[in-house]
Amino acid sequence: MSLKVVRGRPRSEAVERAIIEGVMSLLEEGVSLGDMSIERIARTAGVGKATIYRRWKGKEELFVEVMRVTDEPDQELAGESVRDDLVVILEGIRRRGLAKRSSALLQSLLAQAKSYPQLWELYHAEVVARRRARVTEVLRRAVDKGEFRGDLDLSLMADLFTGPMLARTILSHDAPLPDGLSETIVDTVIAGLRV
Amino acid sequence: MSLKVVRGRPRSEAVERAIIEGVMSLLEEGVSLGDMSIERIARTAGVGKATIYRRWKGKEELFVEVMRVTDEPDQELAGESVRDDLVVILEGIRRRGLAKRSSALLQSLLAQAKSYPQLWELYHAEVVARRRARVTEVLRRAVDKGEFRGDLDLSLMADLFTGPMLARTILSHDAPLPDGLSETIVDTVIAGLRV
Amino acid sequence: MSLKVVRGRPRSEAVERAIIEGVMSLLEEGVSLGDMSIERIARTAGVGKATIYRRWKGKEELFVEVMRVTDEPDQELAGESVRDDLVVILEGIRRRGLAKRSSALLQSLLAQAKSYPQLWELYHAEVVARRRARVTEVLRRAVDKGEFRGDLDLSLMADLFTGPMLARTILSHDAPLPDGLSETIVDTVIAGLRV
Amino acid sequence: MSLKVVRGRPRSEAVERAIIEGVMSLLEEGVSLGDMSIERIARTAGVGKATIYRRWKGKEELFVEVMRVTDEPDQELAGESVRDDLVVILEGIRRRGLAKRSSALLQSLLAQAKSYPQLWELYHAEVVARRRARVTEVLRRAVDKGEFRGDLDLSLMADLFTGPMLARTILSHDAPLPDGLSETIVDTVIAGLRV
DNA sequence: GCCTAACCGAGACGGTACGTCACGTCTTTTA
DNA sequence: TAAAAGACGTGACGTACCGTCTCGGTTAGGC
Repeated sequence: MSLKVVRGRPRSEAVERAIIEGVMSLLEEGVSLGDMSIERIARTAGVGKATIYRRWKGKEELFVEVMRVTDEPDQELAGESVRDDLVVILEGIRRRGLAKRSSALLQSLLAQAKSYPQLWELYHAEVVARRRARVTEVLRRAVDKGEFRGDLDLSLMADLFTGPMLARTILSHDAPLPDGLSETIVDTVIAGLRV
Repeated sequence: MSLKVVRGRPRSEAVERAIIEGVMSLLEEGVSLGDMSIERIARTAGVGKATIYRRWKGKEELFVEVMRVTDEPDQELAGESVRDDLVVILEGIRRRGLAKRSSALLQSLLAQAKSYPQLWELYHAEVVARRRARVTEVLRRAVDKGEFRGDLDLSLMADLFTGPMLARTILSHDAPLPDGLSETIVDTVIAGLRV
Repeated sequence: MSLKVVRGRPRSEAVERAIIEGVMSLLEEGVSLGDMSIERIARTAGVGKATIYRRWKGKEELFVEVMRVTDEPDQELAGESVRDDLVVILEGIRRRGLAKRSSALLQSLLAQAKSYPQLWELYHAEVVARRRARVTEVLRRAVDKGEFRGDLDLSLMADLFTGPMLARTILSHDAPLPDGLSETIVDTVIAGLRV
Repeated sequence: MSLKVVRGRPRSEAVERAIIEGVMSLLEEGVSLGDMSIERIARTAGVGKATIYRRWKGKEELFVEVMRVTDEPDQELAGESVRDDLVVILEGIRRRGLAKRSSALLQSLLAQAKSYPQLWELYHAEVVARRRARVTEVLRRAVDKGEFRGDLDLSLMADLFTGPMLARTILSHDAPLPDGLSETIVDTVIAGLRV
């Protein structure tokens, strides 16, 4: 049934891990994404350049992989209260921004990715799309139940919630996002959307 | 008493213009910011590399200058209606994103800047800050007049308006932002902020 | 009783031929020895690299093998006239240089080998030694019969004949070696050696 | 009068020397021409790769330059005796082969060049041509004076003298060329050419 | 009407990295 | 055990830019 037969020596998973961990350890040393050349990553991982290029087209693709590996999964939604679900989603964004997790790694990766381009886009093509789908789903429920106005584009409504949080995440280098932020945003915007 | 006298040959303004126009013409040829090396810019402008470095520290700084030169000024606010002022500001953001202006130049510069590194930051350090100040000023008026709730952080309130627009500007590559967008956002958020 | 049994899969002669013919066909396509990598030969022959390395230590050895296979055998010497035998031997050198044979293969192989490294040495370690032995044998006869002076080193005398022909073969890229060349050389040098 | 104006920073002669001396010192360390990469030469000379490529197209050209620099000039010919002039020329070839000079450098360079191809050709395109011209000139005198037969091609006659010496120089890795060699060759061949 | 300092173009310079290629070895499946 | 396939660490290829540094040659004041 399976046609694509594996031929030749298979790619080593150990090598794959070594590369990704090489990027991580450089990140932990404080090396910026811009200063991180393929050559240096290969040197750090004890790996040939070609071995990296065999797997990824370039730096960006590799970084996306690292983010994917490092990223925490979306949180489960309770599904009972629209308001609470939205807060959970926004908290997810905020947490990603803060990188509250033990390792300082994701923190620096995200911190740099936002002022680093294509990467940010490539990564968010996934994350943003997934998030938008989640928000949209919640909003659809609210509209269907008659809680929210039905005359607005769902995707725009989604941005009314996530946009402010993203703006703060991306544009503010300094201030840590305060704790009640998600609730405040959700409650305020909901007030404007309520029927 | 002792005046710092300018000695030696003064810097040529013509050269300065030539460099900036060199960048612009490369931009118009569709050269991406990433592919635009100092070396190439110098070649295009018929200028020595050192002449560029004498004026700017590197590519980024030069690009910021080009944006500054190219950018249109903020629009005057009427100051009568809070709602109308906010719409004007949001339209400004949208227009910048769309780069509706005649020249295709700003369009491509902005289009790429957002998928480009520190430039985006550097530039927005100015634009974002200026914009936030403008929005904050308008909001303060509304709060003072008792139109809006006074219990919220002004800066957060500002992001409630600009965040959605920014999210759409930055994250959506494809869809052109529709015409009534600013009004919809402003009206909806205002509804949630109204006392 | 106990027979030394060959264990495992025996080496395929077909594979051996495929490799050598791979080299030849690349040669016919005009690929230079320098541009002919083991990797490419393996690809052309439809063979794994290891299969080549199992048989030869490297490119050079393989090329020597190809030359050996391709080379024409030394011509039989009549043994009657010293002069005629020398002419036959020189003609052999000239023919090798010209590669007058039907196939264009040896031509290009030889043409390049001379402007190629160790191969030339390795190959000539055989060919040159064999040739020198042949010439020396003929000369010894002449000396013994009293036809030639006996005070010279036989190996030097050999070079008096073959040297000029080699010089022309190796150093002249352009001029085709004329037909009467061997006779002229032999007759002239003999005149100097005659008792 | 001089039209070609020097523009830009001129190439440093010091750098040029450093590169050539880098090659020489590697040679003295016993590094073979084949193992001598541009990268390594640049490292040794403390120079960027581009600086080498700016001056020479590749390894071969660089090596030719090194040979040229290292090579000793042709010896003056007395012009009185044809026999003596020929001996002087042949001695020149022999000396080059032996590299009798103090430094072991030319020795190893020549030793390797002969089993190294294009280089040998490139270099000898000059040396051989120059030498052939010198020999031919001497021979022409002999023919004109009626000392030598006039029915032979001058270039062939030249090879009758230089060919044997070259053959011994190139093909014998081992034996040092004996002292009286040039005289023996010249006297023997002259005997065959005498009218 | 010089003097002199800074500017200008050109391009050399030591580096670093690019992405590709081949080296010779190794590891896998299949025969 | 051989064979085809292809991954692996290594290291060189030749090119492009980096940011700095000379060059010869302008171009302004200040003297």
